[in-house]
Amino acid sequence: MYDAVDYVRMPELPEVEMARRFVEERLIGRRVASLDVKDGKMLANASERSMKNVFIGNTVDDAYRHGKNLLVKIGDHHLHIHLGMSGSLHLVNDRENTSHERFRLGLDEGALVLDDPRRFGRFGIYHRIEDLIMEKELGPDALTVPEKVFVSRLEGRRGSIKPLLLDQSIIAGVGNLYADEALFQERLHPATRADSLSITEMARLGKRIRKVLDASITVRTELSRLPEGFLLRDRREGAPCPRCATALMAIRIGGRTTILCPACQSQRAKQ
DNA sequence: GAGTATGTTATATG
DNA sequence: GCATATAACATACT
Repeated sequence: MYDAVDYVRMPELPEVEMARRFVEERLIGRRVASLDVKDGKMLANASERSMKNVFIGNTVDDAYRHGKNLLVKIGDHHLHIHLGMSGSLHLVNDRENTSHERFRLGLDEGALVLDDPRRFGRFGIYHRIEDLIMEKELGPDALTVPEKVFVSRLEGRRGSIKPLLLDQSIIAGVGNLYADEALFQERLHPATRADSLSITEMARLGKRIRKVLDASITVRTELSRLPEGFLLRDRREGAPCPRCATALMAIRIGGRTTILCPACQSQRAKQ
């Protein structure tokens, strides 16, 4: 059986951080011997030929993450991987394959494989990480953004808070699940307008986002191992609110399913 | 078959 | 520019 990153959920920041640590622990110092693009549709900004030219013969030096983007430094360039909705990384033996193999980086021994059933993932080349951040217009990384910076990026916005948290140009890395968790813990209704929040409330929310992401990383993104009181331990319509036992409800905001506690997260008069 | 899915991007409308 | 809504991408699962 191949050696895999042990998550199965759709990747948000903590899951990508697990993938980054996986690459850091297992691949640094190893030489790239071959490279195969198994699904050309998933090539983001480079050709298979250019990727071979840039990476083969060089050594894996480091692994970085910005939001949900993974960047593996190989020689003078970075292999960029976005896991999309269903991507995962695996270290396999030379003769092993995963069921939905889309990209294979052959090493001196074994290979790094990107497996992705739904094919929403992407891979490509960036010379500098800053190039990716500018091109994709990514905000600061959600795990490390200082509260003051978080507040400044929300100021002046009038939309509902939840879609703003999911907007990668405001802060990078928050997805649908962790947005729900942070808003639940702050007792904020997801439709609360950003301009109805006080500076203090915004700062608290920024801090809460970091704490929630960090808590997930601490339990290796196994959500059932999160501390008591976390919504994500049992996030589904009808489940009891971990704080007041009221049945959780599902609504749609910004086109995304949102789970909240109607008692703890009351709407404000001014919406 | 219908409905759902945790991401991103494009397009349209006001 | 901003906010909102919708579709599209491709596949798996209930």
